[in-house]
Amino acid sequence: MQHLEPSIEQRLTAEGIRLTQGRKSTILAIASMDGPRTAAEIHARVGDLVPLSSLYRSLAVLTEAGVLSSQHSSEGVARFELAEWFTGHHHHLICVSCGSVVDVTPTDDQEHAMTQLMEEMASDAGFTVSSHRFEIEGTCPVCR
Amino acid sequence: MQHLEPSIEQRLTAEGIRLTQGRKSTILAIASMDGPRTAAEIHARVGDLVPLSSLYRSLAVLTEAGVLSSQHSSEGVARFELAEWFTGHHHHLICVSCGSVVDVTPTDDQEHAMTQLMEEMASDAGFTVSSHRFEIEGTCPVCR
DNA sequence: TTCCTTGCAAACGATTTGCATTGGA
DNA sequence: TCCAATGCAAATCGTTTGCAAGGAA
Repeated sequence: MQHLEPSIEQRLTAEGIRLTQGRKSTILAIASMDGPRTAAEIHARVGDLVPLSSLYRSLAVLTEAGVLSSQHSSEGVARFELAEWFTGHHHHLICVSCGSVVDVTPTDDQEHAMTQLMEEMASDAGFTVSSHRFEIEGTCPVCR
Repeated sequence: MQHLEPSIEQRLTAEGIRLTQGRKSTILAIASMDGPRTAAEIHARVGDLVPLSSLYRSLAVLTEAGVLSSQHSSEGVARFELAEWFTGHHHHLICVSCGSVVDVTPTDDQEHAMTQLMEEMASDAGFTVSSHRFEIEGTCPVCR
């Protein structure tokens, strides 16, 4: 993604969010890195163009608007990535050695099996399922 | 658990960890609350007996010793619970409305299916799996 | 007695916020 | 033009740490 995807631009406009230089570079930076990234990592990419405090504000706004999604890594730091409506549904492989995070997209069969498992496990407790997160920890090819 | 389980006591002794009053009440407090708990929640239970800084130190030591396990909730705060060798392997149902976390223990069939899925998804990326975390988000019976 | 553990207060890192200024629609 | 977005600095929150005093083995 060299330029902002029209679908993202549309979404921002639809949400009444101004498309500033800083936000453009923020989104492009996130798109250019694979796997969810921390504010610090993103800041290293966008450099002096966007100070940290502004970056945090943009990340919050973009997440709120559904352009980004965020989670917290095992160390407790927030990580951001493009939302699933854009990237497709996926899960994360996390290297316990170097901390790198890689996306994995389940096949339809796998996703179906996972959804079924989830429903089974949740229904006993009376929960209505809205989403799930599956994190696989292991050792990446580089660290092995 | 009114008194500290012998197996836990043994483990602490084996790890060369002193069993102090504060640590006893900390473990008992965690055992008495279902699902993983934050330091603040635990502190509210043990009260003035254990100041926050000492509590954090104990939690770190007990986690290191394998008596507790910790993760970070979606808001980025650390949550502690008894380790799986004691409670058994399980996953978490998280209420998106009130934030409560409930344990769910998969059946052998479910766990087997999950392990298989995980291996499939990880092997493509060349990862060697060491553990997994499955978090189901939804609405609890109380909030529904 | 000997170290490990505690308690306090101060330090930390990640994230948030108040306020005056700037820039996009 | 006008209000949302920015930049800076200061504040906040969860968590960690230095150091002297206390307590388990």
